[in-house]
Amino acid sequence: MRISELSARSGVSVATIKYYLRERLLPEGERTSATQAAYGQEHVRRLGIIRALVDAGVGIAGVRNVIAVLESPPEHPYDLLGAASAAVNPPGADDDDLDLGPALALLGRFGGAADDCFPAQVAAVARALAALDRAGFVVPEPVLDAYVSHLGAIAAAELDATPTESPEAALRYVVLGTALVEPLILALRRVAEQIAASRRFGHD
Amino acid sequence: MRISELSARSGVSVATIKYYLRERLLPEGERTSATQAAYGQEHVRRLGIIRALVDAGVGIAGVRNVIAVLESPPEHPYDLLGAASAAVNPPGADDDDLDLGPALALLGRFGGAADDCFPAQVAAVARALAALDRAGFVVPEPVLDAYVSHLGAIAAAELDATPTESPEAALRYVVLGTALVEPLILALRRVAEQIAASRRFGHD
DNA sequence: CTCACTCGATAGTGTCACTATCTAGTGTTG
DNA sequence: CAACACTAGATAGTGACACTATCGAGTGAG
Repeated sequence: MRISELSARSGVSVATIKYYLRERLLPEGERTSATQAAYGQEHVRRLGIIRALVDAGVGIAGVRNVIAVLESPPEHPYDLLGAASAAVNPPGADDDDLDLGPALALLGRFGGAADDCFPAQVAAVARALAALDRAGFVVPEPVLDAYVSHLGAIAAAELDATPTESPEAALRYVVLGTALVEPLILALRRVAEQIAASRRFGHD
Repeated sequence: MRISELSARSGVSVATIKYYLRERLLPEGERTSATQAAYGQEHVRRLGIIRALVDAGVGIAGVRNVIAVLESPPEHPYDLLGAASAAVNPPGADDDDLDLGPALALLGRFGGAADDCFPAQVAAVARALAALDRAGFVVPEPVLDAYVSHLGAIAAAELDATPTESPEAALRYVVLGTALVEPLILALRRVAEQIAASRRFGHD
């Protein structure tokens, strides 16, 4: 198909597609002449991924990272999550004066393997805790326990469902899941809170 | 204290504080003369909230909404979550062609009260599902079930810890929790996944 | 032939969260 | 009193980001 049809099918304007081509987020189509190229189904799918990631706030550079991981997967499955997380999660400019203590203490509740975590992920936890602290917000202990246990259970369920036999499927699952599933989780938590509140307080 | 001391204590530059004053995110200090005003501890705390929200990606307009809710709480506790969610969650410009069906089906798993949800929250779920769909990503059924049950449990734990006797404390908890706790939850999920992966696949 | 369409390049747009600068006035210190 | 750092308030500018508009030259289909 030509670029205008790709645009129609994906819902992305021609100008934006050209922009993504320029930024190397989208592979070039197969050239049929000096001023024409043919695009395929993979381009439609790729555009869906790009749009989803950009809409999720990942940013062009982050999308480029995700795509790089998708195109050249790391060898060991253990590196998948790290690569996915690093692709989506920029290192943060001012991590020099970040206190990792509270984060490590919290991660200890997961059961021992806290020091094995990728530093970027520990830093993300530390940043979140620091932001709460700056706002003067204290998360009660039982809530922290609930986070640890239930998020652990969620992670286990996700991992169970990850298609381990096919590396690229697993990769796709993990990388995209990191960026795309998170909004779903947040939205579901908000709804769950609202339903729980309505059960508890009633509504008129 | 004067503005420079407020700046030093909060870690926010004087220029940025003036910007927040202009944008009415920060109340004016008590005037002591034509070119001087005194700021108090509340300003330091407020700056912490603003910084945390902005860093969480809420944006100036969203922060203004949150502050408006904090300053004039809704009457019924049931409205708290809606106000908090609406404050943080902009309605979304292109919700006209949004299919709410899958979202409602998913929310049915929470146990009946799905139609009671605020439309904005249902729309958020629908948007997340649509983004996954556009990227060609299918979340397996058991994972969805895990999301529903465990996020329900998390919501219940959070609600248990909400100080219901004091309305403004509850409000503060819910509003700030919505914006500030979410990064923590996401970071913890990533770590949980990584730990689970390391347990399952080992690492060398 | 014509005309819509394409590529590739370049420059421009709108938004957002600041940031820099200026004027005029003020408290403080020597 | 003089010098000077500091202040409020206003206005304009910055840099990052994700596009978007336009142009010239070439191409395929009717």
